[in-house]
Amino acid sequence: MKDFAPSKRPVTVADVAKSAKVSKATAARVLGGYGTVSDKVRSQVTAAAAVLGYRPNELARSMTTGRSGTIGVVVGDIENAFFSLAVRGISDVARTAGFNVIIANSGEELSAEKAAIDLLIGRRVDGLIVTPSDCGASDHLSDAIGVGVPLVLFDRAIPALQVDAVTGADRDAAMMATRHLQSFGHRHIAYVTAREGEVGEYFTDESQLPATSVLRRVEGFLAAQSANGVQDAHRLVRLGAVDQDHTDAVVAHLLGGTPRPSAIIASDSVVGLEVFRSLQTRGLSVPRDISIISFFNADWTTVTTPPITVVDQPVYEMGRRAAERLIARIDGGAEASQHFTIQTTLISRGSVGQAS
DNA sequence: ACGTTCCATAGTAGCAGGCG
DNA sequence: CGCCTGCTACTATGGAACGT
Repeated sequence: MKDFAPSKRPVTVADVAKSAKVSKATAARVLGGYGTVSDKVRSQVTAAAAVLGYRPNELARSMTTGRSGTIGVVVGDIENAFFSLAVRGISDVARTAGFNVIIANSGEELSAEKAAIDLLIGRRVDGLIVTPSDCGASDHLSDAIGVGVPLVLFDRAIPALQVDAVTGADRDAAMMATRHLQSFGHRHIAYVTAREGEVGEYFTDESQLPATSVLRRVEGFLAAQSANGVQDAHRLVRLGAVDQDHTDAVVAHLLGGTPRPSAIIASDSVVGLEVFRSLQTRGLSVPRDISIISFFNADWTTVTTPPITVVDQPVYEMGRRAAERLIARIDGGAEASQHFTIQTTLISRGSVGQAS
Protein backbone atom coordinates (compact mmCIF):
# COMPACT_ATOMS: atom_id res chain seq x y z
CA MET A 1 0.00 0.00 0.00
CA LYS A 2 1.36 3.34 -1.03
CA ASP A 3 0.63 6.37 1.06
CA PHE A 4 2.26 9.53 2.29
CA ALA A 5 3.36 8.12 5.62
CA PRO A 6 6.62 9.70 6.75
CA SER A 7 9.55 7.77 5.35
CA LYS A 8 12.10 6.23 7.66
CA ARG A 9 14.87 8.23 6.05
CA PRO A 10 16.65 10.14 8.79
CA VAL A 11 16.33 13.91 8.93
CA THR A 12 19.43 15.63 7.54
CA VAL A 13 20.83 19.11 7.69
CA ALA A 14 19.42 19.68 4.20
CA ASP A 15 15.91 18.86 5.43
CA VAL A 16 16.25 21.28 8.32
CA ALA A 17 17.69 23.94 5.99
CA LYS A 18 14.78 23.58 3.58
CA SER A 19 12.25 23.77 6.37
CA ALA A 20 13.96 26.80 7.94
CA LYS A 21 14.36 28.44 4.50
CA VAL A 22 18.11 28.87 4.79
CA SER A 23 21.04 27.22 2.99
CA LYS A 24 22.45 23.89 4.02
CA ALA A 25 25.66 25.59 5.13
CA THR A 26 23.86 27.97 7.44
CA ALA A 27 21.75 25.23 8.97
CA ALA A 28 24.91 23.19 9.48
CA ARG A 29 26.56 26.11 11.26
CA VAL A 30 23.69 26.33 13.71
CA LEU A 31 23.39 22.59 14.22
CA GLY A 32 27.13 22.02 14.40
CA GLY A 33 27.67 24.99 16.69
CA TYR A 34 30.49 26.58 14.67
CA GLY A 35 30.92 29.76 12.64
CA THR A 36 28.73 32.80 13.00
CA VAL A 37 24.97 33.00 12.64
CA SER A 38 22.45 35.68 13.55
CA ASP A 39 20.18 35.03 16.49
CA LYS A 40 17.15 35.17 14.23
CA VAL A 41 18.44 32.46 11.91
CA ARG A 42 19.65 30.42 14.82
CA SER A 43 16.23 30.23 16.42
CA GLN A 44 14.62 29.54 13.03
CA VAL A 45 16.92 26.59 12.41
CA THR A 46 16.74 25.31 15.96
CA ALA A 47 12.95 25.34 15.82
CA ALA A 48 12.88 23.53 12.48
CA ALA A 49 15.34 20.93 13.77
CA ALA A 50 13.18 20.35 16.84
CA VAL A 51 10.00 19.91 14.75
CA LEU A 52 11.67 17.48 12.36
CA GLY A 53 13.54 15.64 15.09
CA TYR A 54 16.98 16.18 13.58
CA ARG A 55 19.85 14.07 14.90
CA PRO A 56 23.38 14.67 13.65
CA ASN A 57 24.97 11.92 11.61
CA GLU A 58 28.31 11.38 13.33
CA LEU A 59 29.51 9.19 10.51
CA ALA A 60 29.11 11.95 7.97
CA ARG A 61 30.55 14.48 10.37
CA SER A 62 33.73 12.49 10.92
CA MET A 63 34.16 12.27 7.17
CA THR A 64 34.91 15.97 6.83
CA THR A 65 36.49 16.61 10.18
CA GLY A 66 38.73 13.59 9.88
CA ARG A 67 37.84 12.80 13.47
CA SER A 68 35.70 10.00 14.80
CA GLY A 69 35.74 11.32 18.34
CA THR A 70 36.66 7.85 19.49
CA ILE A 71 39.72 6.38 21.11
CA GLY A 72 40.44 2.69 21.24
CA VAL A 73 41.78 0.95 24.31
CA VAL A 74 43.25 -2.53 24.25
CA VAL A 75 43.88 -4.06 27.67
CA GLY A 76 45.31 -7.38 28.73
CA ASP A 77 42.50 -8.58 30.92
CA ILE A 78 39.40 -6.51 31.50
CA GLU A 79 38.42 -8.68 34.48
CA ASN A 80 41.59 -7.68 36.28
CA ALA A 81 40.74 -4.77 38.58
CA PHE A 82 44.04 -3.16 37.63
CA PHE A 83 42.82 -2.67 34.09
CA SER A 84 39.25 -1.72 34.94
CA LEU A 85 40.53 1.06 37.18
CA ALA A 86 42.92 2.20 34.46
CA VAL A 87 40.07 2.24 31.96
CA ARG A 88 38.08 4.40 34.33
CA GLY A 89 40.90 6.91 34.43
CA ILE A 90 41.12 6.85 30.66
CA SER A 91 37.36 7.20 30.20
CA ASP A 92 37.07 10.10 32.62
CA VAL A 93 39.66 12.13 30.75
CA ALA A 94 38.30 11.09 27.37
CA ARG A 95 34.75 12.05 28.23
CA THR A 96 35.63 15.54 29.40
CA ALA A 97 37.60 16.03 26.19
CA GLY A 98 34.62 14.92 24.12
CA PHE A 99 35.86 11.47 23.13
CA ASN A 100 34.14 8.13 23.33
CA VAL A 101 36.08 5.03 24.30
CA ILE A 102 35.95 1.63 22.68
CA ILE A 103 37.46 -1.08 24.86
CA ALA A 104 38.91 -4.30 23.55
CA ASN A 105 40.32 -7.21 25.50
CA SER A 106 43.40 -9.07 24.30
CA GLY A 107 43.46 -11.72 27.00
CA GLU A 108 47.23 -11.17 26.88
CA GLU A 109 47.29 -12.89 23.51
CA LEU A 110 49.21 -11.29 20.68
CA SER A 111 46.87 -12.52 17.95
CA ALA A 112 43.82 -11.12 19.75
CA GLU A 113 45.65 -7.87 20.32
CA LYS A 114 46.50 -7.55 16.63
CA ALA A 115 42.92 -8.30 15.64
CA ALA A 116 41.61 -5.73 18.10
CA ILE A 117 43.96 -3.04 16.82
CA ASP A 118 43.02 -3.81 13.22
CA LEU A 119 39.36 -3.53 14.11
CA LEU A 120 39.82 -0.27 15.96
CA ILE A 121 41.85 1.29 13.16
CA GLY A 122 39.14 0.12 10.75
CA ARG A 123 36.67 1.98 12.89
CA ARG A 124 38.84 5.05 12.45
CA VAL A 125 39.64 5.67 16.07
CA ASP A 126 41.49 8.94 16.58
CA GLY A 127 44.04 7.27 18.84
CA LEU A 128 44.99 4.06 20.60
CA ILE A 129 45.99 3.13 24.12
CA VAL A 130 47.44 -0.35 24.18
CA THR A 131 48.79 -2.68 26.83
CA PRO A 132 51.12 -4.70 24.64
CA SER A 133 50.94 -8.38 25.50
CA ASP A 134 54.32 -9.10 23.97
CA CYS A 135 56.85 -6.31 24.15
CA GLY A 136 59.10 -8.17 21.74
CA ALA A 137 56.56 -8.02 18.93
CA SER A 138 55.80 -4.51 17.87
CA ASP A 139 55.24 -4.69 14.10
CA HIS A 140 51.50 -4.26 14.40
CA LEU A 141 52.08 -1.25 16.65
CA SER A 142 54.53 0.35 14.20
CA ASP A 143 51.92 -0.25 11.52
CA ALA A 144 49.35 1.65 13.54
CA ILE A 145 51.74 4.56 13.90
CA GLY A 146 52.55 4.32 10.21
CA VAL A 147 48.87 4.71 9.36
CA GLY A 148 48.96 7.90 11.39
CA VAL A 149 47.04 6.76 14.44
CA PRO A 150 48.57 8.24 17.62
CA LEU A 151 49.52 5.55 20.12
CA VAL A 152 50.25 5.49 23.82
CA LEU A 153 51.44 2.32 25.50
CA PHE A 154 50.04 1.56 28.90
CA ASP A 155 51.69 -0.31 31.77
CA ARG A 156 54.44 -1.64 29.53
CA ALA A 157 56.99 0.18 27.44
CA ILE A 158 58.67 -1.10 24.32
CA PRO A 159 62.14 0.44 24.27
CA ALA A 160 62.64 -0.36 20.59
CA LEU A 161 59.56 1.66 19.68
CA GLN A 162 59.69 5.44 19.66
CA VAL A 163 56.29 5.96 21.23
CA ASP A 164 54.74 7.45 24.35
CA ALA A 165 54.35 5.11 27.29
CA VAL A 166 52.91 5.38 30.78
CA THR A 167 54.10 2.75 33.21
CA GLY A 168 54.54 2.22 36.89
CA ALA A 169 58.00 2.35 38.42
CA ASP A 170 58.05 -1.42 38.30
CA ARG A 171 61.70 -2.02 39.04
CA ASP A 172 61.73 0.31 42.03
CA ALA A 173 58.45 -1.07 43.28
CA ALA A 174 59.70 -4.64 43.25
CA MET A 175 62.92 -3.62 44.97
CA MET A 176 60.91 -1.83 47.62
CA ALA A 177 58.70 -4.85 48.24
CA THR A 178 61.68 -7.17 48.36
CA ARG A 179 63.62 -4.95 50.77
CA HIS A 180 60.56 -4.74 52.97
CA LEU A 181 60.51 -8.53 53.24
CA GLN A 182 64.27 -8.61 53.78
CA SER A 183 63.90 -6.20 56.67
CA PHE A 184 61.73 -8.85 58.34
CA GLY A 185 64.52 -11.36 57.94
CA HIS A 186 63.28 -13.08 54.79
CA ARG A 187 65.93 -14.53 52.50
CA HIS A 188 64.10 -17.15 50.49
CA ILE A 189 61.47 -15.12 48.75
CA ALA A 190 59.33 -16.38 45.89
CA TYR A 191 58.02 -14.19 43.11
CA VAL A 192 54.91 -15.56 41.37
CA THR A 193 53.55 -14.34 38.03
CA ALA A 194 50.64 -15.33 35.82
CA ARG A 195 52.79 -15.48 32.74
CA GLU A 196 52.34 -18.69 30.79
CA GLY A 197 54.73 -21.38 31.94
CA GLU A 198 55.04 -24.92 33.29
CA VAL A 199 54.46 -25.50 36.98
CA GLY A 200 57.89 -25.37 38.53
CA GLU A 201 59.34 -23.39 35.66
CA TYR A 202 61.51 -20.63 36.95
CA PHE A 203 63.00 -17.51 35.44
CA THR A 204 66.11 -17.99 33.37
CA ASP A 205 65.93 -15.43 30.61
CA GLU A 206 64.01 -12.41 29.41
CA SER A 207 62.14 -14.17 26.62
CA GLN A 208 59.93 -15.84 29.23
CA LEU A 209 58.50 -12.49 30.25
CA PRO A 210 57.28 -10.69 27.14
CA ALA A 211 55.51 -8.08 29.25
CA THR A 212 58.21 -5.61 30.21
CA SER A 213 56.35 -4.54 33.35
CA VAL A 214 56.72 -8.04 34.79
CA LEU A 215 60.29 -8.24 33.55
CA ARG A 216 61.20 -4.96 35.26
CA ARG A 217 59.68 -6.17 38.49
CA VAL A 218 61.60 -9.40 38.32
CA GLU A 219 64.78 -7.44 37.64
CA GLY A 220 64.10 -5.26 40.66
CA PHE A 221 63.40 -8.30 42.77
CA LEU A 222 66.60 -10.04 41.67
CA ALA A 223 68.68 -6.89 42.17
CA ALA A 224 67.41 -6.50 45.72
CA GLN A 225 67.99 -10.17 46.48
CA SER A 226 71.44 -10.07 44.99
CA ALA A 227 72.27 -6.97 47.05
CA ASN A 228 71.24 -8.98 50.08
CA GLY A 229 73.63 -11.78 49.15
CA VAL A 230 71.03 -14.15 47.68
CA GLN A 231 72.52 -15.26 44.38
CA ASP A 232 70.13 -17.90 43.03
CA ALA A 233 66.96 -15.90 43.69
CA HIS A 234 65.83 -16.45 40.10
CA ARG A 235 65.01 -20.06 40.92
CA LEU A 236 62.14 -18.82 43.05
CA VAL A 237 60.74 -16.60 40.32
CA ARG A 238 57.89 -18.79 39.16
CA LEU A 239 55.70 -18.67 36.09
CA GLY A 240 52.42 -20.33 35.27
CA ALA A 241 50.00 -18.99 37.89
CA VAL A 242 47.41 -18.51 35.18
CA ASP A 243 44.37 -19.58 37.20
CA GLN A 244 43.51 -20.92 40.66
CA ASP A 245 44.33 -24.54 39.82
CA HIS A 246 47.70 -23.66 38.36
CA THR A 247 48.45 -21.28 41.20
CA ASP A 248 47.66 -24.06 43.67
CA ALA A 249 50.16 -26.25 41.86
CA VAL A 250 52.78 -23.50 41.72
CA VAL A 251 52.39 -22.84 45.46
CA ALA A 252 52.52 -26.55 46.24
CA HIS A 253 55.66 -26.89 44.19
CA LEU A 254 57.25 -23.92 45.97
CA LEU A 255 56.39 -25.15 49.45
CA GLY A 256 57.59 -28.65 48.70
CA GLY A 257 60.91 -27.50 47.27
CA THR A 258 64.22 -26.45 48.71
CA PRO A 259 64.81 -23.82 49.72
CA ARG A 260 61.28 -23.42 50.96
CA PRO A 261 60.31 -19.74 50.63
CA SER A 262 59.19 -17.90 53.74
CA ALA A 263 57.54 -15.14 51.72
CA ILE A 264 55.80 -14.73 48.39
CA ILE A 265 55.45 -11.67 46.18
CA ALA A 266 52.49 -11.83 43.82
CA SER A 267 53.03 -10.05 40.53
CA ASP A 268 49.45 -8.76 40.32
CA SER A 269 46.35 -8.72 42.45
CA VAL A 270 44.68 -11.63 40.69
CA VAL A 271 47.69 -13.85 41.37
CA GLY A 272 47.81 -12.38 44.87
CA LEU A 273 44.30 -13.51 45.67
CA GLU A 274 44.92 -16.93 44.20
CA VAL A 275 48.09 -17.35 46.22
CA PHE A 276 46.32 -16.23 49.37
CA ARG A 277 43.52 -18.76 48.75
CA SER A 278 46.09 -21.46 48.09
CA LEU A 279 47.84 -20.79 51.38
CA GLN A 280 44.52 -20.79 53.26
CA THR A 281 43.44 -24.04 51.65
CA ARG A 282 46.69 -25.62 52.77
CA GLY A 283 45.99 -24.48 56.31
CA LEU A 284 48.88 -22.05 56.42
CA SER A 285 48.60 -18.94 58.52
CA VAL A 286 49.64 -15.57 57.11
CA PRO A 287 51.97 -14.13 58.23
CA ARG A 288 52.98 -16.66 60.92
CA ASP A 289 53.80 -19.47 58.49
CA ILE A 290 54.43 -17.43 55.40
CA SER A 291 54.41 -13.76 54.42
CA ILE A 292 52.85 -12.30 51.30
CA ILE A 293 52.96 -9.03 49.38
CA SER A 294 50.79 -8.36 46.37
CA PHE A 295 51.08 -5.84 43.60
CA PHE A 296 48.12 -3.46 43.23
CA ASN A 297 45.95 -2.19 46.05
CA ALA A 298 42.86 -4.19 45.12
CA ASP A 299 39.71 -4.04 47.25
CA TRP A 300 40.02 -7.61 48.47
CA THR A 301 43.41 -6.92 50.05
CA THR A 302 41.84 -4.83 52.82
CA VAL A 303 39.13 -7.31 53.84
CA THR A 304 41.20 -10.45 54.31
CA THR A 305 42.51 -11.63 57.67
CA PRO A 306 45.11 -10.32 57.89
CA PRO A 307 44.80 -7.50 55.34
CA ILE A 308 47.49 -7.73 52.67
CA THR A 309 50.57 -5.56 52.37
CA VAL A 310 50.57 -4.20 48.83
CA VAL A 311 52.55 -2.23 46.31
CA ASP A 312 50.13 0.56 45.58
CA GLN A 313 50.19 1.59 41.94
CA PRO A 314 48.21 4.77 41.20
CA VAL A 315 46.49 3.05 38.32
CA TYR A 316 43.64 5.50 37.95
CA GLU A 317 46.19 8.29 37.65
CA MET A 318 48.19 6.23 35.16
CA GLY A 319 45.08 5.83 33.04
CA ARG A 320 44.40 9.54 33.20
CA ARG A 321 47.94 10.35 32.22
CA ALA A 322 47.82 8.00 29.24
CA ALA A 323 44.58 9.53 28.00
CA GLU A 324 45.84 13.08 28.47
CA ARG A 325 48.95 12.29 26.53
CA LEU A 326 47.03 10.61 23.74
CA ILE A 327 44.59 13.49 23.39
CA ALA A 328 47.46 15.96 23.28
CA ARG A 329 48.91 13.92 20.41
CA ILE A 330 45.57 13.78 18.61
CA ASP A 331 45.36 17.55 18.91
CA GLY A 332 48.64 17.80 17.07
CA GLY A 333 51.34 17.78 19.70
CA ALA A 334 54.33 16.73 17.64
CA GLU A 335 56.94 16.70 20.39
CA ALA A 336 59.22 13.74 20.93
CA SER A 337 57.82 10.61 22.48
CA GLN A 338 58.16 10.31 26.21
CA HIS A 339 58.11 7.57 28.81
CA PHE A 340 56.18 8.54 31.93
CA THR A 341 57.00 6.52 35.00
CA ILE A 342 54.53 6.77 37.85
CA GLN A 343 55.96 6.21 41.32
CA THR A 344 54.48 3.56 43.55
CA THR A 345 54.26 3.23 47.33
CA LEU A 346 54.20 0.33 49.72
CA ILE A 347 51.17 0.04 51.96
CA SER A 348 52.17 -2.00 54.97
CA ARG A 349 49.28 -4.02 56.41
CA GLY A 350 49.41 -7.30 58.24
CA SER A 351 50.56 -9.96 55.81
CA VAL A 352 54.29 -9.62 56.42
CA GLY A 353 55.84 -11.06 59.58
CA GLN A 354 59.24 -12.10 60.86
CA ALA A 355 60.87 -14.96 59.00
CA SER A 356 60.82 -18.08 61.11
C1' DA B 1 36.27 -9.66 -18.08
C1' DC B 2 38.42 -6.01 -16.31
C1' DG B 3 39.60 -1.41 -14.86
C1' DT B 4 38.15 3.33 -14.52
C1' DT B 5 35.01 7.01 -13.61
C1' DC B 6 31.02 8.77 -11.52
C1' DC B 7 27.58 9.24 -8.14
C1' DA B 8 25.46 9.39 -3.68
C1' DT B 9 25.84 10.08 1.12
C1' DA B 10 25.82 14.11 5.37
C1' DG B 11 28.37 17.31 6.97
C1' DT B 12 32.19 20.84 7.10
C1' DA B 13 35.91 24.21 5.40
C1' DG B 14 36.89 28.00 2.91
C1' DC B 15 35.97 31.59 0.13
C1' DA B 16 32.93 35.06 -2.24
C1' DG B 17 29.70 38.42 -1.95
C1' DG B 18 25.67 41.08 -0.09
C1' DC B 19 24.22 44.36 3.06
C1' DG B 20 24.23 47.81 6.63
C1' DC C 1 34.86 47.38 7.20
C1' DG C 2 32.89 43.60 9.22
C1' DC C 3 29.19 40.58 10.03
C1' DC C 4 26.30 37.20 8.10
C1' DT C 5 24.96 34.02 4.59
C1' DG C 6 25.36 30.99 0.63
C1' DC C 7 27.99 28.49 -2.96
C1' DT C 8 31.25 25.14 -4.00
C1' DA C 9 34.49 21.81 -3.18
C1' DC C 10 35.82 18.23 -0.44
C1' DT C 11 35.88 14.11 2.79
C1' DA C 12 35.78 8.10 2.47
C1' DT C 13 33.58 4.57 0.56
C1' DG C 14 30.60 1.30 -1.84
C1' DG C 15 28.24 0.43 -5.75
C1' DA C 16 26.62 1.57 -10.33
C1' DA C 17 27.69 2.87 -14.83
C1' DC C 18 30.73 3.09 -18.32
C1' DG C 19 34.64 2.21 -21.56
C1' DT C 20 38.16 -0.82 -23.38
